Amino acid sequence: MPSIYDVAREARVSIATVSRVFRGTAPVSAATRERVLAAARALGYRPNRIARALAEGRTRAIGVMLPTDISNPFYAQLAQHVASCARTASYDVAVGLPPDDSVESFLETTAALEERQVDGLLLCASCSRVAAYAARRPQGACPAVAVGCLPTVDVPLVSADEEYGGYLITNHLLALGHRRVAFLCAPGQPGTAHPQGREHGYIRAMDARGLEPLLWHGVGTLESGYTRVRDLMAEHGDLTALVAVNDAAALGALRALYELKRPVPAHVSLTGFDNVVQGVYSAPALTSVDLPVAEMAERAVRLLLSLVGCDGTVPTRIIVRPRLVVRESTAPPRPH
Amino acid sequence: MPSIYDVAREARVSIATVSRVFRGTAPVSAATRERVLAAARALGYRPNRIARALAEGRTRAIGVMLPTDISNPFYAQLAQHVASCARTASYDVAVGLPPDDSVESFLETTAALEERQVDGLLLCASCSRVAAYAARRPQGACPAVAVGCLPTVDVPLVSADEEYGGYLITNHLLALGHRRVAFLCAPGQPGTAHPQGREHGYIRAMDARGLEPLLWHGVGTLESGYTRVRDLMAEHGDLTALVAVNDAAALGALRALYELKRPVPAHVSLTGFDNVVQGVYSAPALTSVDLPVAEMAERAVRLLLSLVGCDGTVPTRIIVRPRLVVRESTAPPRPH
DNA sequence: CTGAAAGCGCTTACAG
DNA sequence: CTGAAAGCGCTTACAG
Repeated sequence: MPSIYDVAREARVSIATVSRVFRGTAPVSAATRERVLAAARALGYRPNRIARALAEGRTRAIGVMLPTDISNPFYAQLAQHVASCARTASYDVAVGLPPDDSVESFLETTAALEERQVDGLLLCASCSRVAAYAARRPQGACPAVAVGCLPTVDVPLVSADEEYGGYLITNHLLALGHRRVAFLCAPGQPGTAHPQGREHGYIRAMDARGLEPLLWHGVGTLESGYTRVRDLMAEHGDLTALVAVNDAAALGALRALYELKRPVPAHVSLTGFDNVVQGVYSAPALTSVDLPVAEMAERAVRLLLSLVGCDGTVPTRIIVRPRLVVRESTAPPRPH
Repeated sequence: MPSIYDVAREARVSIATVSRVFRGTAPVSAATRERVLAAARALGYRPNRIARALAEGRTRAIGVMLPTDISNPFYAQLAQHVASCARTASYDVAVGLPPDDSVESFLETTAALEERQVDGLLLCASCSRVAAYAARRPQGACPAVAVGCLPTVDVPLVSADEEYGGYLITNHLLALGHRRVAFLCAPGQPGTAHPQGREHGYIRAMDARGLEPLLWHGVGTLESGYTRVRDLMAEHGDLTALVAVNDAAALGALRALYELKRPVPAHVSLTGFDNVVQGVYSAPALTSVDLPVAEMAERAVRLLLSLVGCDGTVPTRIIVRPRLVVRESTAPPRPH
């Protein structure tokens, strides 16, 4: 690989001039500019970004922590939008993919990103992970913004109003006439001290009508939705509606109800959360809650880049509103 | 952020010694080692990997190009396994996420990874992208290994025998008694000069029984599976089985057949490809072809790392065998 | 507009 | 086992 010295020799200029041409900012005469570019082309020169980063004291890259399982379409879309927003701002993105689900792996992967001197960090992760990160964050670390987690951590963040989403979709079921409605949880949700999760919206909607909430544990995956709903229906066969914590769990629940011969929505209504594309093509299509992923990605990148450089890290909190999407999986309860 | 100089001053040793301690290879006396570590801990020092990379002439990171839509569980799993294999070998992974689907974005993103001086590149991409990369690859570029594409490119690669998979699953349908079987394609597949894709396995199986192949265009997504199968059944209502190019398309097709009141598998048999988890929980669960993703990831990382450093880039080709997974979406054709 | 020098934070020989 | 010097490939003031 040719270096800046090779180009300088070939074009008969100093390395400072070659540098000026490739940075594009400092003034260079048209003639030398041409000469340098020609030399670079002939040699196949490409600036070494790592050397540039060392000299400049910044990398022009932001780190993006993603969950281990990136097949979750919410995070997949988030990553995609983040990548394009960053590119628009002339930043590279360095993706961090924890090798497994443990908090330690998460922290190690963020550390690896920081050792590579990213200018900022976007944390697409659960609030427990973000909290663990915040707790061990060394002073002088690059700015970080959490995206998509509950706003329970003292870190700049952009999140959706999950509680409101949970309220919206539960209320949709209650308005249809359902009274025996269970909530299928994801881990860490019930019992958290901060009433901002999806399940708290469910609880608020139930409480408002004087109904008894029923929280049923799960982990928010296809498999968990399937096995947990089999158990749930065995114990509470009189339920007429299920609010799943996300679309994956709802899709697993859909399969369980199919096997149990409890047609959706004729016998049981079912809702998801996240408005994932798989829920559009399931049979029946899922009623869900849409999170404005593109907007969240864009605002997160903007916020992070505004924090880069300026130390005044005011803990900004941006909360966006989710939206109910009614499809085929919900209907009035059948008369008994 | 403290630098190696700060630690050296604090521990009253030379920077060379601090460097030795943190590299862990060169001999250092236990006493100075302790002193250096204590100083580093006190200051919160973390080695600057970017400076190290510049000095060493290598980054100890491999770049991994992923498709724009990483929600495809095949690539998601691949990425996950690659990340853990790389970490086991003490390599970081730098993920490249093209901001959109164009070949230009793909090439720009690989270039960005190369400018950041990754030691090797894993290309999880279609063979047309890999071919475009190979065509413009400068001499002296880091070694690259393609994974998961058709073995039609002159690049070291690890791929599945897709033709065999297509043959396997088509033959499964033919053995059940089906005779009017269509193949739902993904772009770039029909008409390629290299008969190694899934659709060629289908063609071979059909030919072997003297049956007329029917290739139907599509793009291999949920949406395309849905809309294209509506069109297909309108024109060829007598089909008794459909071979989809992948599980996503099959899931879209499943929804279309549901709307058309053509129950699967009672009226029409349907197969997927990739053995994605969504196909396990669909109703009916999909008969599919399983690709050994973990093995592919591991062999790809191994191959790439063996290529790093040694210039003898022999175009190695590793082809792994897929496996038929029979579930609920296939059955004998109903008697007419 | 252009060049010579110093420096970014490390590692690599080379001495001792 | 340890240190002083040079160098990795760039950029940043400083002169001219």
